[in-house]
Amino acid sequence: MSHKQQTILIATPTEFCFAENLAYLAREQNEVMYEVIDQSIIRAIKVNHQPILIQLDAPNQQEIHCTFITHQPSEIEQQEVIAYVTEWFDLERDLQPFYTLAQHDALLSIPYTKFYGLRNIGIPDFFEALVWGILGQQINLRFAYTLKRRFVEMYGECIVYEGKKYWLFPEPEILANVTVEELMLLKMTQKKSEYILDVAQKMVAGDLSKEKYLAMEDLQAVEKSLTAIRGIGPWTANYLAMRCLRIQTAFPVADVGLINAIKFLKEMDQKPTKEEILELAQNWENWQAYATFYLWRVLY
DNA sequence: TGCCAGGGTCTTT
DNA sequence: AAAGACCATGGC
Repeated sequence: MSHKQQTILIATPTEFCFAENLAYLAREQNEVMYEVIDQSIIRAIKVNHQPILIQLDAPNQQEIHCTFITHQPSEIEQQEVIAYVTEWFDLERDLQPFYTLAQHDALLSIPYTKFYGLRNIGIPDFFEALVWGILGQQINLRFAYTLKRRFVEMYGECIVYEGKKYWLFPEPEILANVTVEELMLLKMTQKKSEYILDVAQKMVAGDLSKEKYLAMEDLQAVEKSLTAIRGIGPWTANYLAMRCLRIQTAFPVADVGLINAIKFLKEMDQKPTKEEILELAQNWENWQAYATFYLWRVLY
């Protein structure tokens, strides 16, 4: 690139700490969708159907600086990137009410202090969220990241920059032509391979889309519709609602991470039951998704 | 080293 | 409706 790289500013809300979000993104070495380098995040995204590379940092901690590494964006493309980053970091949400309840909550007061300014970092891409959700079922998170890496490196495209590869998540169209046997070579179970391919085919057919679910009445409707799909149970439906659809009442009650975080914070000898968790969650009305995200962060 | 992992489906009582 | 078997690989 001979031209000067262009940087735009993205406004951030009051309850925001760039370093805290960076720490979350840096917590997994094996993450394939972005790199955390020198207090910045570099990732590829698709803008106007074209892969570009962006770098996010916050030199003055006031707003996010977004640098276009490989591409001089048009005005419209800049707006698209701002919209993407805003959604990714959930920048439009006012966390004041959540923090008001979290401050005095038996479980949330510690993570509130520890992770102040952390946003529920989302998975804007619906197919990515679906695959990640299915992939992560019942296996340890480290292995899930390994499977995601294999999946993305096998079926995705990438931009190479300074010797590193920056990946875009594979499109469902690509997976629609893949066989169960091929997916199983990545060491996914046969069931998961089937689920992922089914979901890809449904998306290609137009039966399954983010827009469809964003337009739905409430969490209950989303949950009912999603769990009708083979491979998606209550946990995955709520995970998707929380990380992709941004439904704030989404709550994967039976989540092992949530259970273990509560057990740890309350110094319990045994895992809390579903009833105990629902009891605790009564104080999290309308903020179950953020409560879950902050509790996860306690352990990982 | 054996238990368990950011569950879900299918079968059996 | 509720409980149990099974998936199946790898982290720790």
